Amino acid sequence: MSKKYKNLDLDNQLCFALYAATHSITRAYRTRLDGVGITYPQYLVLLVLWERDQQTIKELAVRLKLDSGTLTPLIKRIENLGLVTRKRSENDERRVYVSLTVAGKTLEKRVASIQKQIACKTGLSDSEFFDLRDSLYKLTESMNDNESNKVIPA
Amino acid sequence: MSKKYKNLDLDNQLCFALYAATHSITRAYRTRLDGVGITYPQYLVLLVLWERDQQTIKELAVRLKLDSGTLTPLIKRIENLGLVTRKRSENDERRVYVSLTVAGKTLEKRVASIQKQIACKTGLSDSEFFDLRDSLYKLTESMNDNESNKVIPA
DNA sequence: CATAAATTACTTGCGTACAATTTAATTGTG
DNA sequence: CACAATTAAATTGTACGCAAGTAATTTATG
Repeated sequence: MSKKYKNLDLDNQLCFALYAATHSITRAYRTRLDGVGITYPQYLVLLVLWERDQQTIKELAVRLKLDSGTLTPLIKRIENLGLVTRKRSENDERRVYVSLTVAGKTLEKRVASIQKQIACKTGLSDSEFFDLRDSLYKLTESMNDNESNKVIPA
Repeated sequence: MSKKYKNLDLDNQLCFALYAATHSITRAYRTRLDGVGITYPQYLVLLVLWERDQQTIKELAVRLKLDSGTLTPLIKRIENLGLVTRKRSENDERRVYVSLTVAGKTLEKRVASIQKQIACKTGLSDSEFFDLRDSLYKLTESMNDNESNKVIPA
């Protein structure tokens, strides 16, 4: 809380810019993923599973910053598509593990070309790309840090 | 289409970063706007109207890159809250003009402090702030340009 | 060991977001 | 002028995204 008071118009510009950029990326993916039969959020869930298979709803929720109210029905949809299976943990029956099926694993290769298209279309130089990513992460961190305003003194 | 082939993981990182940043901003606004009784998308519509009052659904849709399927019900909600009025154009009865009520205009001052809070919480330096905004705009433009792939030769 | 507290997933309800369709009004063309 | 094409809103149906609440299981505490 020092000299960080920005012009309100500028702040609005940032909100709009974020809003617009997210929509443009989502839209680009949506039109291309349509042929594969999945949505962008479903793609993100699969992305997380392609990184590491067999994760609980909770783990997916933390990674994607979504709650179970969003994930449970979403995952049931990709289960119905035959891309993942759901299975309750035997150690802890509260947990539900989500695993890729063969079809789910196979899909990774099919979407690689889509990812490549999008990456190309960003039109950003490498340095812009990295700076943008880092600024976005920094922004997210600041917003989340400040969100829980419980300053716990040591 | 030159040397713009990025590592897929990095592209994913950008998607995630965008996704996360948008959610963090939206969440920050949501918790604060809750006291005012409006949602973040409703706030964005009001923002556009505070810039210039009395716009058609179409104009709002273009500015916010949303379609009437989203805006029509949203605007009916802020109409029910008494913040705007809807009135069909007399020149062209296809158009519906949305105008701020006194309550709608008054709200601008009430949310100014919220905007100030968010602006502060971004935690970005001025240069990071500007670079981020510009990169986001550039990204959006590239995505939208490429979206309509109809290259019309002169 | 029994019970309270915490954790995990599920469910419900509301509000976006968008594709696709419909309706009504306006503009363009022969 | 008539009729096709276009435009603007509204409607319908599907899928998020999240708050709030529920149910079942596990962990913590007295």
